[in-house]
Amino acid sequence: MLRVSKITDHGIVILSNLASEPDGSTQSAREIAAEARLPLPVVSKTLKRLARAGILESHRGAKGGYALARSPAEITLADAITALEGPIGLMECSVHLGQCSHESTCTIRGPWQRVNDEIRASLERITISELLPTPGGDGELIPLRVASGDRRR
Amino acid sequence: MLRVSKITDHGIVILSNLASEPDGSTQSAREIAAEARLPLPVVSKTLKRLARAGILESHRGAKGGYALARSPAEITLADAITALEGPIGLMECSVHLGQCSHESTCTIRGPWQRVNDEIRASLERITISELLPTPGGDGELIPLRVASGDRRR
DNA sequence: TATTTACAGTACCGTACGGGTCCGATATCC
DNA sequence: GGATATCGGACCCGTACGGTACTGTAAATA
Repeated sequence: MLRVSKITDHGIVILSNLASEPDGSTQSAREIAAEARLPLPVVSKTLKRLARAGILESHRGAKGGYALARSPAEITLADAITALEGPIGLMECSVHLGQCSHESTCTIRGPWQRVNDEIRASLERITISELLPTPGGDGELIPLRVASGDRRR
Repeated sequence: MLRVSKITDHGIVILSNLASEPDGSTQSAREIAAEARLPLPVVSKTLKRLARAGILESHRGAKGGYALARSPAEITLADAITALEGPIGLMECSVHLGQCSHESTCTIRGPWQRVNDEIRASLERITISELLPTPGGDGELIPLRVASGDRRR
């Protein structure tokens, strides 16, 4: 169903929460998990990936934690998705060339690439700052999907 | 990585192959599998889903098989994806409302919905007829992903 | 009407990813 | 410098999906 993975929406929620904190403030994984109302291990894993990708800055030791590495307006949904689930590509050949033995005669790849580019553009157009509640509002951000009962269709 | 499922790219390849046949011609699952160079069981399952969704017409018994239910120009990528993997929705709440207990205070859903709509529009814009090889050309369509060695990252 | 062909549905199995735990590394504070 | 807090990485487990096999049903032909 062309869905982003769960870790991605967790990540988006976390980024939004961090973005609503005062500039440059650092929060521990525990605090972030509490705010997002998600299990600590899940949040922890998500934070690690975001830090590895350079979207978050991590500080170890006591009083350590995570903070946004740059302004929310400079973090796009595409950045977050790429960090959390790898390069955006609808099909294998959109990302890794040479996997398909018939690329030379394949007539599908071109049109797919077009779709892929449009999707990436859509995701690059939206930044974390656009996900924030209205300044002064107290709307807290909660994961979009429930943890269980993930029935489909 | 925001990827369509394997069954979807199989399906797209199959639809393209069928579309390059003379209008209304019927092919058996076995023939279709041979042309796409895919295992028969996989092709069979894919064909069943496409038929259930009304994209293909099926005919049972001897001389039976599958044929496009309408012109290739009237079958979009969105149709195929929806038939094969369910409604297009990047997140659970894009498809099923009421799954998330905090929808009322969620500020993320709006922007996500926008992205979702743009992606759907991209997928609705491209039809199977645009995937065909140039008329008279002999480029045969082969699945875009290899069956094995599906390594990632 | 018997036989053959081919689709329809159900059930099964293996793998890969999401989710979780544990231990090591590192920075702060006393 | 020792104790504590926190991140980083490796490993483990359960579930869900892709892939497969089997049985049932319908149509064509002789």
